[in-house]
Amino acid sequence: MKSASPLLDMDSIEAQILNLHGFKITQPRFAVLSLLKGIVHPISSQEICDSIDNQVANQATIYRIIQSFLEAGIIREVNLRHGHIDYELARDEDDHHHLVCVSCGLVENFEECETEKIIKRVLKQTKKFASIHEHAMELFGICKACTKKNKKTTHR
Amino acid sequence: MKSASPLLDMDSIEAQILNLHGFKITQPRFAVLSLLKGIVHPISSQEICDSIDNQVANQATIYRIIQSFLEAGIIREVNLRHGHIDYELARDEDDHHHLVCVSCGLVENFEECETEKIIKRVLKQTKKFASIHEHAMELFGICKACTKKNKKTTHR
DNA sequence: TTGTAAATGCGAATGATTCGCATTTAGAAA
DNA sequence: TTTCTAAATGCGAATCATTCGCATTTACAA
Repeated sequence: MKSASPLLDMDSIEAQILNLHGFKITQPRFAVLSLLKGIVHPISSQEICDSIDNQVANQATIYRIIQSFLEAGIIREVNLRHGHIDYELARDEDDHHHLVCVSCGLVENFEECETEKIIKRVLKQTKKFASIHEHAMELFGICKACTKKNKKTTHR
Repeated sequence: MKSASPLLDMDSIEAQILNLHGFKITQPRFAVLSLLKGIVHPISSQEICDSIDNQVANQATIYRIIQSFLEAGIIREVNLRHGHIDYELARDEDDHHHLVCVSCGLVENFEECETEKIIKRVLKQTKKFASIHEHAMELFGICKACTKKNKKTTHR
């Protein structure tokens, strides 16, 4: 599914984010942000390329944008153990993590606050680190659908 | 640093792991396991290739081995936000996680048990998942060395 | 409206990863 | 020990994602 060329609404979230980080508001950047704003789970750079029409943004440009967004902290890398890196918007107001089915790849989000305690303790113990600003947490298991499926197939 | 061709000691940890998973004991597999056994922090597939002499294992073979070890659960993917996927031995007896400096890439391990509580709570809440067997946790911050370095350079 | 640094598009280059197939080999069976 | 065979490997070519260089376009400050 290719996203249609978005009109560059200067009051949109996308434009606000770009302004905030000192980026010029261009169609390619707008398209990448718009796409990431709409997804529920992280996606790969290839999925980003496939989802954005070449008329809207060239692939090389998309890769450059991903790189610069990463450095600016607008997006972050996520590891769902799918064999590649996925990306998601780094909304700093939320503290969500991922629950991944190692059998079918299903992803579910969950909220988590407990980690504050862990971070404090780790900071107390470490001799090399001064501060911690971000954390990632992924849980890997089997979803109910796959559990049911495997029961039928266990007699191999 | 290329690892010397290891003699295939049938009583070694490497051989035990291979036997356990029904893999034939070959020099390439032995070399990959031996390398991963010796590292403190996760490394990329390219680092694995660079560290193993071509006489000991061909690159294509190394990639095939990484793939099969992943599927067997002998190794796991780790995301240190270095732009690529790293790998480490999946010793199931340990529960270690990674503390990463986003400025210089320094990695430190830390032990963690608190997560059991979190997992129980998440399992209670989820409607889609039946079980959780593994978890990953990475903390991202700034190491003391970089903090000191940045203080000197902040006046740009 | 204009000027300019920044951003983009394009095509080529690169480099990691995969594939097909011929050859070798680990380990089971005789 | 020797034999046999599926499994594993090596090699070179092919593929595919990602990057690069450079000419052109464009956002936006003045």
